[in-house]
Amino acid sequence: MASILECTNSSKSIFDHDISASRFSARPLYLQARDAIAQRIAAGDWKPHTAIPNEADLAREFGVSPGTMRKALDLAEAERLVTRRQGRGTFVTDPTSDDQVERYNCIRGRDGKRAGKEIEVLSLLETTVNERECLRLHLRLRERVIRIRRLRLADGRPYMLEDVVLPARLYPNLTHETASERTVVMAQKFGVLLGKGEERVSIGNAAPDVASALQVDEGHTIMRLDRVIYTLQDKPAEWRMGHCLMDGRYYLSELR
Amino acid sequence: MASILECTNSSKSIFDHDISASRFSARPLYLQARDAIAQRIAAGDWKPHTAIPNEADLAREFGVSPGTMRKALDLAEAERLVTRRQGRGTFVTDPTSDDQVERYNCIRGRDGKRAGKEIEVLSLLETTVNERECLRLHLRLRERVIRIRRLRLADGRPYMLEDVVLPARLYPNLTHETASERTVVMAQKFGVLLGKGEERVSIGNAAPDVASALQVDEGHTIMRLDRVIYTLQDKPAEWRMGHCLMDGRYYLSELR
DNA sequence: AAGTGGTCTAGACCACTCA
DNA sequence: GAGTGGTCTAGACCACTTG
Repeated sequence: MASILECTNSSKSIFDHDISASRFSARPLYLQARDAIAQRIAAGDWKPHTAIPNEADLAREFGVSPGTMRKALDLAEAERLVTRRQGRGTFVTDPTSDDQVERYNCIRGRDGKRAGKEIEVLSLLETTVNERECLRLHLRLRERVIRIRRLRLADGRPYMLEDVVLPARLYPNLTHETASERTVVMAQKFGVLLGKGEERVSIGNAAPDVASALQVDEGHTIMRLDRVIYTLQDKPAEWRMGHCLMDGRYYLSELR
Repeated sequence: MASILECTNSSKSIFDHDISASRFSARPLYLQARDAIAQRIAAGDWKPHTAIPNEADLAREFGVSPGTMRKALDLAEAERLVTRRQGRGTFVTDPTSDDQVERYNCIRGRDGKRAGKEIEVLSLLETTVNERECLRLHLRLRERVIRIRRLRLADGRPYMLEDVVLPARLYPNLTHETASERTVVMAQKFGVLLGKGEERVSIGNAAPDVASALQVDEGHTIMRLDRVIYTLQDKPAEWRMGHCLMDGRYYLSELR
């Protein structure tokens, strides 16, 4: 019997989706079920904001018990793939919704609110990886990357210069327009599901190009934000080096 | 039948521990069971590194089903109360062990390793809260706090001046010696179970007292680390303001 | 071989939402 | 009242560790 992982089409036959035949596989059923859910969301079979079938139906469709399906859904919710509400249903999380869009943005203004939303693309280039990118993004030599230099603005004023590097494989034919979107929006357009990230925050001084872009003197103290975001499958999906003016702003870190 | 929450003594009677009678309580059984586990660990009934009874025994003792007890243990593990290892058992996590002690310390050296461990207490004072402390620690007016000023050193050199504020109620009769321990060690000595934290990172300049403590010029650029750590019950347990030299160091933030 | 946690089943009833 | 997720039960078998 075919694994659910091979079936991203819209066939309704329960047989195509049944994963109970792979119960002798090494991977636990609840993880396979979670994978199947992720797959459908990534492929766009299930759109953001829409309800997915209820637990019992999904369990029947995938050929697992309700308890196992629940465990898969619990995991999917923890990974922000879905949102569940008692009495209402299970909904596909929209990563571009107001409460999710700033998921990886830790910069806050004096008022505690997140900093500005405007983004201006300065340059966009597809090329071959250099050594640093290779290390940071775990790519092979000669793989292609997309380099984006862009500016973030708050109230019309630039506060952060970003150098974004993306594996070209994940974002084929990226346009200038898409490059001006936030990371989560770009990812969603290409069916990339984002998971954990890691950011290294340090203090630095504005190099000439950074200073002119941010409209400050050369050598101005800035915060350097060196961030890598991984996909749900733990593959690097973005490396961003940010150069941020911190007057009146702070970086908010959640500790667990 | 008595709730488990009232029983922190070492009585072995299963009746004293049974929480099934509170199944009509608003609080779900698995949360009550988790609370009971936390209580015993905080009270020192179960010591770090020791094994606790297996799932089936705990389920019988608490009067719940194995599935419910498992859910409680899953939660306790996510909260770092216990560590479970297949085939071996469930063990009380030692918050002062090497891999846990630096849980809230995000400062890393050039090599990616955590910064130095030495701590030198400069001053220790019990007093009444001021306004800022009141806000940060959610305390009532006139509550008592302990203020600790201390220095962190790496390779014998100071790199961070810390102003730590603790609610005196949680840390009765804190000694100078205990004040030189890390947060997690202090908390463990007083049976305080720590949960989430939140840190605001900004850039600042060393005030005169900070500069002299860190052996740098006044006005030297530093990173300000404004951190609040909460207990597992979401009550503030510590407010720390750190003033940190960042030459060659960075702040590591995990994004989820 | 015995004991542990990890996975999985197949139900039950409750709390909540909405038409 | 019908449908949803949330909680809870009472087992089964498997994978892993240790004596």
